[in-house]
Amino acid sequence: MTAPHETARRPDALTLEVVELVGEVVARFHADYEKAAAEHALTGAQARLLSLLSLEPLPMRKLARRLKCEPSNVTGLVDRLEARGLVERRPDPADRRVKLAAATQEGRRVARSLRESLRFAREPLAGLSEGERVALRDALRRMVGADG
Amino acid sequence: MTAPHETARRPDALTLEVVELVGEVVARFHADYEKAAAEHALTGAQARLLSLLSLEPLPMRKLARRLKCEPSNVTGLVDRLEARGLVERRPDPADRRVKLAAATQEGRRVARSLRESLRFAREPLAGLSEGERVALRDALRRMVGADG
DNA sequence: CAGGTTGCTTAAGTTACTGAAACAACCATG
DNA sequence: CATGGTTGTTTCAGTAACTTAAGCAACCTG
Repeated sequence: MTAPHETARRPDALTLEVVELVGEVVARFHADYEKAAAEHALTGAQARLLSLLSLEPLPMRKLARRLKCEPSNVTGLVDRLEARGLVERRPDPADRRVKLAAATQEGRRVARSLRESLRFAREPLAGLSEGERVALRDALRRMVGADG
Repeated sequence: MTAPHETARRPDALTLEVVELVGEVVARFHADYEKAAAEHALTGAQARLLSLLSLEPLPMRKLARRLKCEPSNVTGLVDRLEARGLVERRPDPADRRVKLAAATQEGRRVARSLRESLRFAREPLAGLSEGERVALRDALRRMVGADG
């Protein structure tokens, strides 16, 4: 470490390059996700929702929190997936206000297939040695841990 | 390196964690970008377009290519920014079909301010040592170089 | 100059999103 | 146990981002 808060003020060339690269990875990851979703005739938002539901049924409200959007938005998303038979609404036996959104069997099948075709983040990683992957993991850990 | 294509088939725990972390960084970066844009009363798409134009004026068609969307979409984006005085349309002296979208002075000012408030990718990087940043850079380089 | 191509816009339609208002069911508290 | 506030979901109205198809003007080429 050379000068503690220097990078926050006027970033050096190294930091700038890393920022650039992170931006590139973000763009690539995003495009890849949308493409994989589109191959399954899903939008990105629908794919994210379906992925969540493929693990466990969730109340609308909790879905909204996970997706970081308003509950009224989730209504529409679930509507569209339900119309295609990928998701269904069930009553919550414990609370009659609540509706549990759950992936149907077909929904889980699509989610699995989607997960498998989402290979961007994994494929380029295969080119890294174990040591490099460990270093990358540590750096990323500290990045996401930094301003949580 | 232990087993060459192993990770592509059934990823080990390390790879899975890195994938997870990359996803986290992507989500964080995205949210941060949208937030910074919103602070300037811009949507993400508007912010991206304005950033491009803050460097140089561009024909609508080229703008569409850069943003990876249809030209008809760019029309609307530029319309909204133009209505707010951040962008203007100029004729291209060389080709009367072409309209050059250019950031106004106010538009450049907003773009600069936006750039400065976009600190996610930089701030957490400050917590990394130079050695870590170099390792991160190298890993990212190989990731983006891998499947260009 | 006729005819195809290129650049932009308009029009129509979908999805994703938000905020406000409505409604039912839950859960106090007096 | 009634009253009233809170919570979960939906509906509605409105905006932005996007796509495709169609239209129009200017370009270019034979």
